[in-house]
Amino acid sequence: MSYKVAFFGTPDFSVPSLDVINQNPDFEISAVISMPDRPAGRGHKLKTPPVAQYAIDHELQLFQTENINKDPDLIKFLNDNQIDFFIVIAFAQFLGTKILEIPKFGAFNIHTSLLPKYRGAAPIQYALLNGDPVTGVSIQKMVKQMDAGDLVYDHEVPILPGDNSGTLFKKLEKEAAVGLHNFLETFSKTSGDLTYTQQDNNKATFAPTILKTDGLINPFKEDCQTIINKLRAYTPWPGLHIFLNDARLKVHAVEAFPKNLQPGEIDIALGSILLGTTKGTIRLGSIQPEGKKAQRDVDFLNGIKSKNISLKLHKERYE
RNA sequence: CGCGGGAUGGAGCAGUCUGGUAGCUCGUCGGGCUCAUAACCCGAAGGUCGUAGGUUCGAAUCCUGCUCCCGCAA
Repeated sequence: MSYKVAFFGTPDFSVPSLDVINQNPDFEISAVISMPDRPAGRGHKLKTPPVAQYAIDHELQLFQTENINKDPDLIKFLNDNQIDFFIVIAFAQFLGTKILEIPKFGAFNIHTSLLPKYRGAAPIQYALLNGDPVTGVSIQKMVKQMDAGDLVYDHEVPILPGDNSGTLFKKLEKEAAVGLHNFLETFSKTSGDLTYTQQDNNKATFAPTILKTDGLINPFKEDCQTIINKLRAYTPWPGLHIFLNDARLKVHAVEAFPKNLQPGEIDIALGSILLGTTKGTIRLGSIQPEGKKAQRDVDFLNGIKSKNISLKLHKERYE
C-alpha cells in the first residue's frame, strides 16, 4: 500500500523534493498545488511555475490557485481523496487551519534553517546577513503559527566563505530533497508514528521577506561588515545598489579598504571607488550602470574621467 | 504588444540633436628618467563606428528592417 501525498510548492527550489516523492513507490502524489502562471521577465510573458511545469510533464494532478484557503474545488478535492499528508516547500502561501486539518497525518513543511532560528520567508538570506557559519534543513509539522511546529528532522549544512544566496540555495535545494527522502523512509518504517521534538520558542528568531529596497547600500546607516554581508545575502536577488550622480548603479563586489573616510564620503584618488560607512571604508569593486554590463571599478572611473564629471552620492536617497 | 537604456581600436566612454579628415581616459608595444616602480616623460601600433538596405556629392551622425546586450517592472 502507498501513502497519498499532496505537494505544495512553486519555484525551482521545490522541484527536486517533488521528484523525490514522485520517485518513491511507497508514496503516491494525489495532487500538486502551485501558484498561477504569472507574467514575468522582460516583455512580461506568461510564465508557468517550475513545480507546475513538473506536474504537467509528469502528468500529475495539478492545481494552480491564487489562494488555497478560498478555493472550494481544491478543498473539496483534498477532502474527497483521503490525503495522508501534505509536503509544503517554498509555496509562498499561508495554509489556514481549515487546510491543515485535512490530511490524516498532518502537513509537513521543509524549512531551510535550523529551527527555531529564522522562522519566516527568507531564512537563507538571514543566515548570510548575520554571517553564520552554519545553517540547515528542518522539517516541521505545520501548525497555525508560522514555522513553529514540532520537528521531525533537522540537518546542519555548513556555510562556506564563498557562499552567497545563489550557491546556498542550490546546496539547500539538494539537502532539502535529501531530508525529504530520509523523512519518507522514516515515515514508511514507522507507518507514520513519528518522533517529534518541540521547538524552544524562546530561541525563535525571524527572517521576514526581503524587499528590493533592502538592496540599497546606505553608508550613513550601515557599517562595512553589514554591507559585505548584505552583498552575499542579496546575490543574486535583489542585489546591491547605490545612487551616484542621479544614476542607480548595481554593485556586484565590495571589500573592506584600510582608509578613513566620513560616512557617505567618496574617494576615487587611488583608482578605486572608496566609500566611507558608519564604521570602516568599503571599496566598490564592480559597478553596473542601468542599461550596461557590469564593469570593473577602473573601467567605470575611466568613463567618468572621460566625461569629466565628479562622483557624488545622491544624498536625498538616504534619508 | 509592460517601460526604458545600449552596441564607436583590447577596456570604459565622448562625438549623433546642428551630416564633411574618428576623439578622451586607460591598456598594449617601443624608448627615456630612476636603485627601483603600479609613478613620471616621449613616441607608436591598433577602428569596415553591431548588421542589412535607403536618402545624400558625402553618413558614426538622418530614415527603415534585423541581430545581440542590459536596467526597471513582475
